[in-house]
Amino acid sequence: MSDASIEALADALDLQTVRVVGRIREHGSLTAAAASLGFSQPAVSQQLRRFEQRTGIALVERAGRGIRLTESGHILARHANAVATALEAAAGELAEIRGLRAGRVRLAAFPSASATLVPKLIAGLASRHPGVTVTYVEAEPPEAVAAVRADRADLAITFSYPGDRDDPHTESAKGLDVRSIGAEGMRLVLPEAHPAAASDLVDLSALADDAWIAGCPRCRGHLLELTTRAGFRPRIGFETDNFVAVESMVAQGLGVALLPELALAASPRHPGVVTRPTSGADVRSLHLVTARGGVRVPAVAAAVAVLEQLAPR
Amino acid sequence: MSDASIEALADALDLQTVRVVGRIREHGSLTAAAASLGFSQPAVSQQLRRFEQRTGIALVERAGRGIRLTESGHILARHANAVATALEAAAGELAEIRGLRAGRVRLAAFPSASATLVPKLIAGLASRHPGVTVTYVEAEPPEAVAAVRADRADLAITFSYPGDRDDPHTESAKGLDVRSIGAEGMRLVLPEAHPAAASDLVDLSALADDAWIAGCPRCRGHLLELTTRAGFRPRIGFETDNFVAVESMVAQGLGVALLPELALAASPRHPGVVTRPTSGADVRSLHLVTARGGVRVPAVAAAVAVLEQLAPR
DNA sequence: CGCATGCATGCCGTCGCGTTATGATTCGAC
DNA sequence: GTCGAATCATAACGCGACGGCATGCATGCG
Repeated sequence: MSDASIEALADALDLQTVRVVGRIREHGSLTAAAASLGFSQPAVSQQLRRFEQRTGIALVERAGRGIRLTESGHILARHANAVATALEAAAGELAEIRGLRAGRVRLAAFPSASATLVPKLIAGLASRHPGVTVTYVEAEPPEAVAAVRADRADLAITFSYPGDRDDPHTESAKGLDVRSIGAEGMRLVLPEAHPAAASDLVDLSALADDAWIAGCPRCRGHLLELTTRAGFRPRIGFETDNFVAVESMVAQGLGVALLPELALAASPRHPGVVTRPTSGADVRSLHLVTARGGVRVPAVAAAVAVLEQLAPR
Repeated sequence: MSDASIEALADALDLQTVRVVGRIREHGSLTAAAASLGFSQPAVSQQLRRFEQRTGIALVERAGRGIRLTESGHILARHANAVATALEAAAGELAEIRGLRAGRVRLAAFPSASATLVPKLIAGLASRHPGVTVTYVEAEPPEAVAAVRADRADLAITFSYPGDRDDPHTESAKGLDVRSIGAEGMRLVLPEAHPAAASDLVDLSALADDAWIAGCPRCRGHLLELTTRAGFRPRIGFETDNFVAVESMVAQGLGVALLPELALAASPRHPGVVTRPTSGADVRSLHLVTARGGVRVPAVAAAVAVLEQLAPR
């Protein structure tokens, strides 16, 4: 009963009334309080009347030609500070986030972006919005998308290639926002002595008999896709996610490989190794994945903006 | 600029949104939050949309078929507790006052009420509403009214007599609320040996040649009023506010006096003294004076109620 | 005894904020 | 794979809160 009474009262309490009473205590008069709030005098008068009408609690009483707070009025005015303080604290934090003086971006990106896109993003974001913090985890596209879905990340940088069964555009990112930020070319990695290295543009079919060094499962899928289109099935000698290791193997003559530009850009060329574009100008496309509506978070939007500027092509 | 931004945001913050976000954090879903607030689901949905629309701050984002809080949403939810707590504290105190489990009455009353009406009021109020505290100052009617006017008292008990120039009904209590709570008879105080003491009802004119003992200025005014009407001008031998002293003087044969019932009720009769009603059935009336609208304060209203029950006649 | 001050009241237009009904996704289950 | 349940978004609508303006009334002052 007492509880219900308090709850009903708390529901009937509105910020306007609290503010008005606070100002009345400060200024002593209803008219001055109205002016300080930017309202007309009748507005404040009616506000108090409505409050009394629906709660049965009088906050002011006439005193000569002015007014003064009742006991209840004084109590509410005393609490007005606490409410206003709590509210302004919240407003302050929100304003910082909106103004990008604070905020957080949890980023997930595929490994070959770690040494190229990601550092540039973090640096660019830090210079534009020093208050924004970035956390980063390396994750292959499927895991990165899963991280966004599970609210373990705010933004995922992913890639896909034409014909990809796990293309982020389609099924696996359902319910998420995906935007493309360009594409990166695929490069063949050959020993410099390899016959195909003689030409500037290499047709895949020229490498039908070579041994291949494959990367992550999806990269390997891409390779199979392209070679199938070129009319052969590649003989896969080794598999590794480590791009530097791939180059070493190629230099040792253990095989050839197909790597994306970003992966190659992460480190200087290994001696004895050259890269060539494919004759098909094959690319893989880059995407940003967020929760639906995720770009409405200012820090995320800022990161997206930087990335769109950074994107290849 | 940052300040203005925060202030604008604080103005845009409304309790509904804060409550809604708090509930969403508790319940995890918009529908559950709506139910726990007793609202329909679209109401909550629109509340959030309106907030985002006018502030540009998104609080929730879609996640699968449900939603989850954004960074800003989490921040607001975290502050929701502080706001709700401050508000409930205020509501709690107000509820206590409204329910008369707390409250205060600052009482001012004329001296002869101190020994009669006031103790009964305090006792009655204490038994009905133990949480209400009463403070009391003795003050003659003009001072008591001034105390109410200056917000040094919430309630004044005053008296007036017909023809009183300072009658609280009229000029001196302008702008205050006055309500009559009855009247008390005036009693002549005579030595038991006085010839007039032989009859049950005494005509004032029978005392035209006696010496009189006068009380406070207004009591003296009343006496002059009545004797003038009776056709004589009283010879005033002594003046004192002390009612017990008056009786002693009367007993010593120093004169006669006219005292109100309340003053006489405060103490047992002095030996050798008798009281008699006047033939004119003269009375003085009792009043309660509050600030305009003062009875809307629950504790004051309770005191008034007790006093109206206690009033003579 | 006017005049300025301060609050209350009446009237009115707008819009915030609920409602119900309905649509669009998404997830799980058979 | 498809159907059904769950969840949120949107549309259409009504009411009342909440402003403003004009005006009246009481009070205090010169």
